Amino acid sequence: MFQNIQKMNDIPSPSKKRLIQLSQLLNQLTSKKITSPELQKLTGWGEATIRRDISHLKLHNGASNGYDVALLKQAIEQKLELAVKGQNEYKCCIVGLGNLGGAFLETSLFGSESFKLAAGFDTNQNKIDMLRSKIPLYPTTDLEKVIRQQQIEYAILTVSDEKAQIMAERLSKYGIKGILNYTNTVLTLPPEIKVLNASPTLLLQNLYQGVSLL
Amino acid sequence: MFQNIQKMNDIPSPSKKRLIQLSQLLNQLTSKKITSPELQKLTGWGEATIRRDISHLKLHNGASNGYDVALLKQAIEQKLELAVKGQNEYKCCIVGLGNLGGAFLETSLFGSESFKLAAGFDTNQNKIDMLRSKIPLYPTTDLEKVIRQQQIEYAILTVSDEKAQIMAERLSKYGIKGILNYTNTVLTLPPEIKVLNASPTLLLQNLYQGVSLL
DNA sequence: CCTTGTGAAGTTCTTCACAGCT
DNA sequence: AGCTGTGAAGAACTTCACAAGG
Repeated sequence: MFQNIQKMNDIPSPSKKRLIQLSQLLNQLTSKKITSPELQKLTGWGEATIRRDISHLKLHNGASNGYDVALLKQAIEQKLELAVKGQNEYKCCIVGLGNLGGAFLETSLFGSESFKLAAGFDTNQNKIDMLRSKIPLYPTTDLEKVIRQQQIEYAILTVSDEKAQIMAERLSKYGIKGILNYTNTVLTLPPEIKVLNASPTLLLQNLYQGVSLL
Repeated sequence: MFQNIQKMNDIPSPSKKRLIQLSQLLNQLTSKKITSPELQKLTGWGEATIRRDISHLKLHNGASNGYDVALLKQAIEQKLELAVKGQNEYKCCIVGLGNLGGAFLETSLFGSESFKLAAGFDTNQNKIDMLRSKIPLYPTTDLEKVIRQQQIEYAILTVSDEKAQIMAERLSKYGIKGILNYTNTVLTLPPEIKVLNASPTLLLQNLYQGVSLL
């Protein structure tokens, strides 16, 4: 009974996933208005599904001749608490500065908004000295200190498979809320820590199975 | 009526996603047997869900005192057509050898099985000459020729956001079946081409929302 | 006992179909 | 005419609960 009241404001996970992608898609649009049949063409999702997703935003600005692109994008960002320039910038860090971790230091990879790279870590001091980066780099011994001081909430894990579990445990102890796991190790952590496994192999296997992942 | 016969052998998408991760998890196990309550502890999934997932494999080897780890892993790989060493090695290529694409050339990133990196492409001949890689690298002008000759089925797209759509269209014309899209561009392609969006921003946003993505 | 495997119930998500608006 | 938004139906997935096995 009361859980229903809670749920009334809650957007179902599948809808969230689509809305996140929709928000990205809207950036690419040049027209001012867009309709659900047009979005169906662009995304492949059913038009009824798209309308249902958008209806969760309680926008009611869609009138009856399509959605206003700018308004729609804004509504998604607000409802999902995705960053609205400057606001809601969640701090994250990269743990492990090998080839992959080093590549992620390229901030251009991150769409301008939402997440801000605040630090990079590696056990190897040589790597830290060699990498020239706009983002401050620290030895792993400073992990706890930097995370707590800077209030970093999310971590991108790009260490070796062998070190993954132990580093993940440290991160979760230091107050990290979520880990984007690029290693091939399946992490076992307390349930309050969000984990998203994103190793290339896993993603390719999901791609092969044709599951939408998102 | 006939679609039901089809479905009887078909595993639901959510089960597939979990089975793929389960297969990875099984590699990390040292014990010979494992039970569904134990798997629940390791994964956080409900034990009934785990049993239902596994039941789709029609193994019936689980007896009543847990699953045989090796047998279970083998059954998943066979049923999902994940690579069984040597067999079922799906060829893939990397398109765009910037920082990220370059990092993926590190074959160690790819779990030994399933997918084989067969080629890398970049428009910039200098990059091709500079990168030392075990994987053969080609200029983008050779894209069609190499994909067709080598029968490459999957592509990892790591070009700039601006070039993403046009390269994806070329890839789909040349017979690629699926694209792992690391760019921030939402691709619009014929429905028979599988696409999995995996840009860091998108993954972080999904992580933040606590949606399992996989 | 503690297991697995599975009908059946329960829940969540998608799709249909149409009233209402422009 | 073509659109949105939404009850209601339908499909898909998860969880319960228990029979059967070691």
